[in-house]
Amino acid sequence: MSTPSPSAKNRILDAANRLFYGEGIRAVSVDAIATRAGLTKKTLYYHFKSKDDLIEAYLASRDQPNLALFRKWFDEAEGDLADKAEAIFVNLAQSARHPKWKGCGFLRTAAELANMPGHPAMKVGADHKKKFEAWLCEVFGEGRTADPDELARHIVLLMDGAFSTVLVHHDPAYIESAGRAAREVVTNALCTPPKSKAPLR
Amino acid sequence: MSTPSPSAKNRILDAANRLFYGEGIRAVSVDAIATRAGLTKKTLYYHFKSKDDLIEAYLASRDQPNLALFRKWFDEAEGDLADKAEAIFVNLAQSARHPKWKGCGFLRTAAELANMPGHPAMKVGADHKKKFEAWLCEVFGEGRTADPDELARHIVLLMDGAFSTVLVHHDPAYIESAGRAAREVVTNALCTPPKSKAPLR
DNA sequence: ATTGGTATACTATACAGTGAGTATACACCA
DNA sequence: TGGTGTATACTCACTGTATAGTATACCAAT
Repeated sequence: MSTPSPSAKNRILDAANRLFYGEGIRAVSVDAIATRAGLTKKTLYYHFKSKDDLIEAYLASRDQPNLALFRKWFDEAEGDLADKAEAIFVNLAQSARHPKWKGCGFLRTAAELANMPGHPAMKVGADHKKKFEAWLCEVFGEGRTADPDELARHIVLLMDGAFSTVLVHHDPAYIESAGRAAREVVTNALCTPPKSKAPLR
Repeated sequence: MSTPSPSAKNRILDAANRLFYGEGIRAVSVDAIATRAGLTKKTLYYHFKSKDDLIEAYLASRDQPNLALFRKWFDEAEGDLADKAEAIFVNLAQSARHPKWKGCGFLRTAAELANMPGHPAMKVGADHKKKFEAWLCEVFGEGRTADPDELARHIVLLMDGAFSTVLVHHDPAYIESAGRAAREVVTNALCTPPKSKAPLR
């Protein structure tokens, strides 16, 4: 075993996830995370060189699981692209009903660290969102949609809007509304090949 | 004169606006605001009973000016409802290019205080967003759109999505993309009266 | 016997909020 | 007119606690 106990670093990351996500970045002290992980602050600082480093690791640990979840929701849905896109929102609305749900950790961290644009965690967050957008782009490109890049952005915007709005109103109905909007823009993109792409303007 | 100097409470609110919006709620100390306002912390506590009280006052001071700005952008735009809706986003994208722009103060505060759902500032933020939605509802109701309530929500979602996404990527092009999506959903709502409202499902 | 991982105990600073007091100004009464 | 009481608006110096991060040392296993 390279790791003597089954844990330590993992326990720290676990505690960081729970506390940073649940309470916010600046609201949570390093002491609190160490205590929650059942070890001392010095041990934490052995594994992570600073609080900023830990914040970055916290976000990085959410990247792949989050993307995988969205893909799963999309893949398991029946129907055409519009149905599958809407399914992501329907599932998200369901998640949002869990009492511990507090929106998107990436967006909330970006909001909290908006005054530190160079913070390493900000890059992790931006990369995560770009990956999600790129994946959407890909699936819309494979289907025969009018402008996959633009469509992917519209879905991303609706998604982030859903996260933010529900954080304000605590009403998952907004996510379902976003889902219907997503269905609508995807359907438009699927149906418009007959028409020329750009409106008159 | 009831107020001996032309300021004090206003200077505090002004400093709070600059610092809370620019740096974040929990990143800014009461000392920092007092110093920025050019008075002592005790004076600040004479006018506001706590930091939480000041946070609430900060958000409340942004409510009407923000709404007025959106209305102005909408009213001054030429064209039909879709043009006017898109105009809000175009103007917002322009604002977002200012170096001091840090997204929506209401959303960022909601993200930061997500662990305190009962915080008085959260209510101020929620009310603000509801007022914006209600106003959209009204203007879409006057035009002959298919489902004004749902349409208003879609615009709100795109707007909050635009705020959040640009906070992550620092690229106002996302706001313009949101504007095109807004134009699209408004246009759909204007054109769909021929069709029955609900899709097959 | 040295390395990886952990702990106790500490430093220095920053934080929200307070105790006690001061200067000004106005209101009411003699 | 002058004196007294009271509210407003403000300051200096402070308290107790929490914060990020560290110095030093211990211990188990290679």
